[in-house]
Amino acid sequence: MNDRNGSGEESLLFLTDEQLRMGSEAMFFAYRAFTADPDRILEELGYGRAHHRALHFIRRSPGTTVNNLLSILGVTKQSLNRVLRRLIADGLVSSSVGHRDRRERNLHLTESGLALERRLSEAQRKRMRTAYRQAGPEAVAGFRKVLEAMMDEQMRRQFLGGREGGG
Amino acid sequence: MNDRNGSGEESLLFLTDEQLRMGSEAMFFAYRAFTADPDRILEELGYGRAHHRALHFIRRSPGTTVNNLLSILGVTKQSLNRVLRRLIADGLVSSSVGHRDRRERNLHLTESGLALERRLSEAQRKRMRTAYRQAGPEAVAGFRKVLEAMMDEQMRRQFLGGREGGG
DNA sequence: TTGGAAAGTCAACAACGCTGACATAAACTT
DNA sequence: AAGTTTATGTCAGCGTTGTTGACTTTCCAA
Repeated sequence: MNDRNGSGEESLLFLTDEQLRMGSEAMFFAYRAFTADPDRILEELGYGRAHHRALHFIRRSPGTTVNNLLSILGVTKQSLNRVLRRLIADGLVSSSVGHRDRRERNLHLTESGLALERRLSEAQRKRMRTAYRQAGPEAVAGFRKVLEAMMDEQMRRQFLGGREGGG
Repeated sequence: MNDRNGSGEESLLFLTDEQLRMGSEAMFFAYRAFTADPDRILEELGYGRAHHRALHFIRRSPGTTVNNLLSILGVTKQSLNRVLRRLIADGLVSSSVGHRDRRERNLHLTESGLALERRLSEAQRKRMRTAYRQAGPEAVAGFRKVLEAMMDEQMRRQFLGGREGGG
């Protein structure tokens, strides 16, 4: 709340309201920059950010179900369905009936889906790569540490659970 | 592109595509968490994220003009106007004719505008504070460094230009 | 066989981006 | 003084992406 110094980390002066406000603002500007490059590509094709997110998470977990995707993305099925319907119609995503449970649909990227996902994520990675290089390895470790600490427990599990090795 | 090791920072293995993908994903999840708390308050009041942004930047630069706000937020005047109109009608923002240039409007937060902005930003700061404390001062420095490196030059100037002291 | 979960669809709505067109006042230029 | 530019505001309309609610179909499991 206020900067009463004297005790441990509190005295390191990076928890003042003003410092925290700057942190928020940095998040705002950085996130805008972070989405800007893929947004340009998406616009050419008449897609939006939601399409990118779907492509990203289907690539990350091939064969994932709609329900699983819903819980990761945190949107309603109606909202996701609109996006998926279009991606399937456009031949970027394939939806196949589940093996064990035939109510489920397993989602995969098609070749052209993979190609678009690669194009989008490469645009995004290019910016990340430049930023990481500029900031250096220690800064990157700190960056990741703060981002993870910022997530809710549930999100953190989804984030860390998506792959094997950590960061 | 690929992890051909051997030269300088490249060999530190934090620039592989997979590492960069994880960075992107961390940004996605963290940003969702970052906006979640104020979003809940805004929803109660029938406002959206755009209202929060306007309140934030008017508080940051009291007396700012509409044009200045437009260039910071990076939206069209029609879009901003819709938000400002509501905030002014609701008595959260005051708009006064400029002194030097009477075409301009100087924007300020009213008392209730200040109160809401405080409530929103405090909710956001609370999460930042917790994350910062968990991650520690070095991580915070790295976090800020990467976020700044991620911005476009123009954004970085707006970010750093808004106040006196840096980070 | 029946209950309920999973998936999909339709309708309607809201927030918030966008474009284009137009109005007004003030300031600047010629 | 007349014309142009700038700052702002507003109207109309559109698209993406979120929401709720209602409903159907499919199909697993008790």
